[in-house]
Amino acid sequence: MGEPEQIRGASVTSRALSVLGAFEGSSGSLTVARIAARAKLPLSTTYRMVHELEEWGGLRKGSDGKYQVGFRIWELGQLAGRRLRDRAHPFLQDLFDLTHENVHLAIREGTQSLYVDKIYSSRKMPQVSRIGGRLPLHATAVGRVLLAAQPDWFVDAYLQRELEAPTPKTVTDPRILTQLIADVRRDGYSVTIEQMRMNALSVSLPVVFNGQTVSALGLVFEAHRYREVQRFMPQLRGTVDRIEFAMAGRPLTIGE
Amino acid sequence: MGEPEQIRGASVTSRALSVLGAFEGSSGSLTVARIAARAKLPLSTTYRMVHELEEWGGLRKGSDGKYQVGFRIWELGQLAGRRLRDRAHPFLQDLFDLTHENVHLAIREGTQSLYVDKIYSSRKMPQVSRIGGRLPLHATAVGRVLLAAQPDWFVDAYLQRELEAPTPKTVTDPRILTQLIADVRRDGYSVTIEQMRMNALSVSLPVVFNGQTVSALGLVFEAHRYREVQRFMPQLRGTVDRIEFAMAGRPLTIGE
DNA sequence: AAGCGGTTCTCACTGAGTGAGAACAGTTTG
DNA sequence: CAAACTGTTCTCACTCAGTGAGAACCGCTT
Repeated sequence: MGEPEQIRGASVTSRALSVLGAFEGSSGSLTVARIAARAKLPLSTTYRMVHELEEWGGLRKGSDGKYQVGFRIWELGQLAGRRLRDRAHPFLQDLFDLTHENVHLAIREGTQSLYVDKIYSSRKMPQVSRIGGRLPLHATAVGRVLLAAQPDWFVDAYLQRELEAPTPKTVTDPRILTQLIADVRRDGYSVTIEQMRMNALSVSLPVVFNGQTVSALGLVFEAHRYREVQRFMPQLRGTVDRIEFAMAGRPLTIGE
Repeated sequence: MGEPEQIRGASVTSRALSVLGAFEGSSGSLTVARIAARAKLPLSTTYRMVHELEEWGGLRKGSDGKYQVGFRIWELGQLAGRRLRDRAHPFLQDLFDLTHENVHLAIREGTQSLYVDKIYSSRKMPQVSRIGGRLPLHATAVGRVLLAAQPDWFVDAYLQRELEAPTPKTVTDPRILTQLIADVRRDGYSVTIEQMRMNALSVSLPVVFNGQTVSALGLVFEAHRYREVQRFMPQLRGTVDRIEFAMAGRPLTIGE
């Protein structure tokens, strides 16, 4: 006779994780009440969870009383995918030194590309991607490279969904995209123009490890400079080679 | 009559967090058994926790069957202290462009400095600090700047503890360090030579926001180039000014 | 074939987690 | 200045989710 319209999977752990999940997407600080609303948990439960997480260092209470993600989570996060990030980073920086264009490194997570590293300085074009941010696979060069590395059934399934069009020029027609993906597979690189943001162009190459595309290296600059793509190709190629070589080397990590 | 020699604070949440905590310090991958040992939890409990965390995306099962921290934690971590990192980063990159020396940004967490950002390329000296890594406050320039920003009672308490000496030249005498901290407060910057690693020198300035030292900007290069410190000072100063100005600006974050 | 280190799963028991609700605090409103 | 909000903190009796010993299982090494 009650209304058990609550959430199903209600393990304690999942509740605690929901509290953390409440911060995803919502940049910055949240009040306990807002966390409760987002996590779809009762207020008192949320309150308890939040405190336990705070004590551990997973959340931090700001001066305004709102909560933020704490540095312990950040530190822990640094351990994720460390091999790729540590090995690749110095070469991304070298590439930036050479080109002074925005450099990206992204992996595929589900149906999105996740930007795991990025080099940029202050005098640059407005940013769409963010370290730790996600973008759709069909509308960026890195995304297309990552998509092209997936088996056909995955690509087809992806293209069958409703595809967002961040700019008027974004290609969303599955037939055309299928062809473009085939081109990427043939050429070994991808170039997209004004697919994610007007006046932006991106080039990308796959980083291959053990025969698998593990990530995509990308460069972004102004669309009107499209002639320069060729100029950058050897440098991109060289950077990928270095990263691949570094990845193959013995693990740096000692102990455990 | 039993032996309740188990761990005290045994809330479910704390157990789940212990599982995550097991990865701290232990770089890379762990088996379930090892996680259990590190977290001091029974095997079956650990097993359950690990699976729940895996399902959520907090842990990831590697091809070797071992577990690693997952990208969801990493993404979440990107939200921690984002304001400082986002605002400061472009200027750190500018500083690196100018100097091509290792650039650091650190905050204080407890009795250690936590490196929240770092710019370096492939042709550089061996690294001691790591993004997400911690170092003691008394043995680096950034550390001393952060320590100098604390009230006397904190400094005294810190210096009273047993201080590690990573190199033979590391100063650990509380009396001398007290004087050095006083110097930092007077001068507004800190220079340390071979305190953390032989042949390494570091310079650091505080980044002040709302009258509080929120972090320390640092430059590291070879000890024998100590004459160049003066050369870099204006550039460091300028970078700090820019960061402070950017921090003061309106929040970029929209919504929630 | 016996031993080892690891994983996966079951199940009866029980204490840790639950969440409605009350008290409290700060701020906006007429 | 009282009333209405919005949010936080805390209590407590009930009960259901979490527990962990232990067994089965797996894939190696010797």
